[in-house]
Amino acid sequence: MSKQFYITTAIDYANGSPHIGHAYEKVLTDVIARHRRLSGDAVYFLTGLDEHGQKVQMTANKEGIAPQEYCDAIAEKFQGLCSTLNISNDDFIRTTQARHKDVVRQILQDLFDKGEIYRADYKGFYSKRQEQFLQEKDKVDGEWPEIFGEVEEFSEPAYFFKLSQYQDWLIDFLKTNEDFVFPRFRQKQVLEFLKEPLNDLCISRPKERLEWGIPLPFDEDFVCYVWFDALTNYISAVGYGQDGFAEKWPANFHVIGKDILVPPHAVYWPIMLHAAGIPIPKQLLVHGWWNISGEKMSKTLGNVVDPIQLADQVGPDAVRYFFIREMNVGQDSDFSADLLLTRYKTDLGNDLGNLVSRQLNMGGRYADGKVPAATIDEEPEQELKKVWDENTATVIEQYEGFQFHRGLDTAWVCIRACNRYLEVRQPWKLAKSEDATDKERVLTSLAYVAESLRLAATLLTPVMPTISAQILELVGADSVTAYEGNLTFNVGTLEGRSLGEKTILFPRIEG
RNA sequence: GCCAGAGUAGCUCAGUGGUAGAGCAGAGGACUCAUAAGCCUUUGGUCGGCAGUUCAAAUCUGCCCUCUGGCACCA
Repeated sequence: MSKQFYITTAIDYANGSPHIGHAYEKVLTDVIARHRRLSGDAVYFLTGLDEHGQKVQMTANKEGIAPQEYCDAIAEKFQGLCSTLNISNDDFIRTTQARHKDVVRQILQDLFDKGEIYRADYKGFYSKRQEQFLQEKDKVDGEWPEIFGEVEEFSEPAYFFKLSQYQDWLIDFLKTNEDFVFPRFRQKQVLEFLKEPLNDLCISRPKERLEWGIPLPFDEDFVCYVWFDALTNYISAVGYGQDGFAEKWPANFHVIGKDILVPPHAVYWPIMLHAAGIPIPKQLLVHGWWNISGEKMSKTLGNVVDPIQLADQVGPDAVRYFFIREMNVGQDSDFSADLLLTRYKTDLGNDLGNLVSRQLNMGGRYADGKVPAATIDEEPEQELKKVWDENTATVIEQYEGFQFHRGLDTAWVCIRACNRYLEVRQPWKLAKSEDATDKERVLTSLAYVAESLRLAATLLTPVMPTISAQILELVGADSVTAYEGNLTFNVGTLEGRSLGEKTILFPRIEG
C-alpha cells in the first residue's frame, strides 16, 4: 500500500471544556483533510486528548473522582465536539490508552538503552505559601517577591534527555528544510530561539509527587513528564513498531497553535525522533489565536466561547465557514457574536442561501422542477461562465497555499456574479413574455444557475460538507467525492435532473 | 531588553513599484423570482510617523511610534 496523507491536530489537554480555539484547530485540520481527499489523496486524520499530568490529577481529586473517570468525561466532550462540527477524523487517540502507553515506554527504554537518557539531580525552588515550584526567572531583581513567602531550594533525582547535543543537527535540519514550519516567519522564530544554547530536557517527575502518568520503564519510581508522553501520540496512534506504520508515518502535517511551536513541536519533537531513528514529520502548520472582541480569551476574563453553543445557534457548517473565512492561517483573528451573525446573514443567508431559494422557486414555477436545457448563449451567459472559468482554479490554488479565507472570498465573487446574472436576465419578467426566445432565455438562465450552484457546492465541500451536499442534491447533482471532473463549468451537466423542494438553508436569526 | 507579526475607508481585511480596492455598516434608487432578499448608484482613506532611493512607493531602505505574541522545563 502506498503512503497515506497523514495529518494531525495537537492533542488537547484534558483540563476543561472545549472552547473555540480547540474547535478552530479541528475545523482547520478537517478542511485540509477534506480538501486533500477531494484532491485524490488517501487521507488519515488523527486528533485526540492528552490526559496525564498534575492538573488533571488535581482537578479529579477536587471533584472527588478517579483521574480516569474525569478524563472519560472530558473525552466524551471533545469527541462530542468533533461529531457536532462534522470533523472527519479517522481516529481519536487518548494518552491513557494502552496502545499509547506501550509506545511511550518502548521509546523511552530505547533511548535509555542508547544512552540518550541519563539520571542527574534536578535543582529547583519551592514556595510553601503559594504551594508552587519556582524558577530563577520568577525572581525580581535577584530576590524572590514577597508573595512567595519563604522559598526553599531543593534537589531531587530526575531523568534527562540529551537534547543539547542535537542542537546543531536541528539548526542544520531547519536550514535545509526551509518549509518545515508554515508560515515561514514562524520558522525564523525557531531559529532565533536556537541561537541560545539548549539545556537537556527533564523528562521525569517522582511518583510521590505525580502519580497520574506513565511510569518510566527503567525506573518505576518516576513517571514520564509531559512531552515524551504527549508528542508521542502522533506515532503511537499509527502503530509505531508494527506493520503498516510506514504507510502513515512520517506525518504530512501537524496542525498546531502558535503556543506549542517553540519549543515542543519545533525543537523537542524533531530531536526526539531523530535520536530514536524515526523520520521527521514533513511540515508543521501553525495557526494563530482567536481574540474575543479584541481581548484575549481567558477564563479569568470570563469571555470563553463555547463552540457547541455556536453550532446550536447557526449550525455547524456556518461555524466552520466563519472560522475559515475570518482567520488568516498563521495570524490572530477576532471573534465576536456580531461578526459571526453578520457572516451568517450576509454571505450565507443573503448571497448563497437566497440564491438557492430563488433558483428552486423559479425552477418550480417556470421549468416544472427540472433543470432545463440551455439553448441560449448570449453575453450574460458567456460572462457568467467566464467568471467560473477564471476563478475555480484560483480557489483551489488558494486552498493549496492554506489561503482558505481568500479561497472563500474568491468563491463568493462567483456566487455574487450569479446573483447579478439573474438581475441581468430577469427570468421573472421574461417569463411573462410571449416571445419564444424569451422562454428559452428563462430556461437557459435556470440551467446556468443550477450549474453554478453545482460548482459552488463542490468548491465549498471542504468547508461546509453538509450544506454543500444539500445544495448538490437540491440542484439534482451527484454527490462529490473528487474535484477531478467536477470543476469545469459545463451547462449541460444537470440537464433533466430534478430540482428539490424549496429549502431555506440559512434561516434568518432574530436578534 | 532581544526577536517576530500587525498597523490601508466607521468595522473586517485584500493589495509588494505605475493614477488607492472588496465585503459589511451608512445614504439614495429601480425592481420583485427570492430568506424585507438580490441588483444599481453613492458617502468615506494625507495606506502608523519622519526621512531616503526612484521618472514613479501602501509597496524598496533607514530611523521612530503603537498593539500583539515568543524568549527553555510551561500540563
